[in-house]
Amino acid sequence: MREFMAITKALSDPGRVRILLSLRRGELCVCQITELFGLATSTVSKHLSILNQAGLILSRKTERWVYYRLPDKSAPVAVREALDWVHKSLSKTDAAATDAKRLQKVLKADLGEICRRQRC
Amino acid sequence: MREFMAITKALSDPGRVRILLSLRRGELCVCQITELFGLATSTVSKHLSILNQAGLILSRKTERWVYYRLPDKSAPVAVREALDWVHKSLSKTDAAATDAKRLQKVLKADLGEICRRQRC
DNA sequence: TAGTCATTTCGTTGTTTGGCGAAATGTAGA
DNA sequence: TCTACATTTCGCCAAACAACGAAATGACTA
Repeated sequence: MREFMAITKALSDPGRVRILLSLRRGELCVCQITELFGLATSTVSKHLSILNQAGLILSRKTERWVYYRLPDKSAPVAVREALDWVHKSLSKTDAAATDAKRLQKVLKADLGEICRRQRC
Repeated sequence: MREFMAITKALSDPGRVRILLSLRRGELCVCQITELFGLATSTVSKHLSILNQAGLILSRKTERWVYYRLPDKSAPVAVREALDWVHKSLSKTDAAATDAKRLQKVLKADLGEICRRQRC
């Protein structure tokens, strides 16, 4: 029950759900997600922390950046089903399409450049 | 997206999730749910309203009572999958077992008696 | 070892939410 | 119509939460 509520609470914020959808294309670092949604770095970091604690995303550290990604098939059943449900329900919505478009731009930009722009 | 967030927000409260689990045995009136969880009638009513607006439960009015139930197969896909996910994830938990036990007692009691006890 | 820089943590602020009791609603029966 | 009564709505309070900027962390590099 605790685990399950961690997942539903994580999914109860639209920003976090949109992060999950964006990670479908592959891992992203905090910088890129911040750029994608126009939020403060600290806000994004907290969202990622909540998603991570619920088991909905995993992280990996390389050089200066922390990359977040969706878990693979080995994730707990509740997590896997939650992610399937999210993607099946929302992958074809306008919000997802808009985010995907902006994500393309973010991915084309240089990481260093993004961070300079954010002064982070 | 709006619909989906209504569902996730509805599922983000443990009380509401427990209500969903309890309705698996069949429809219940507000009185019975109030008795089951020991909350104020107004609180339960609000929870039911939130679940109802998300499409996760349906209602039916008979005599003095309003009965709430889970929707059938004709519910929207997002709703059906959400309910499946909830039940699959939680039906075997301690919380569900405890609630089921108390639900049995509530179902055995007379409706009028329950309401008298609550002075509602 | 000191500096740089992406990320996290902390402290604050305004908003949302869950809980309650009281009042309003609406329906069935006298 | 008047009463009884289950449910809903309203108004309030306290706790939880999202957002931000500033300060702390921690890792790599010079």
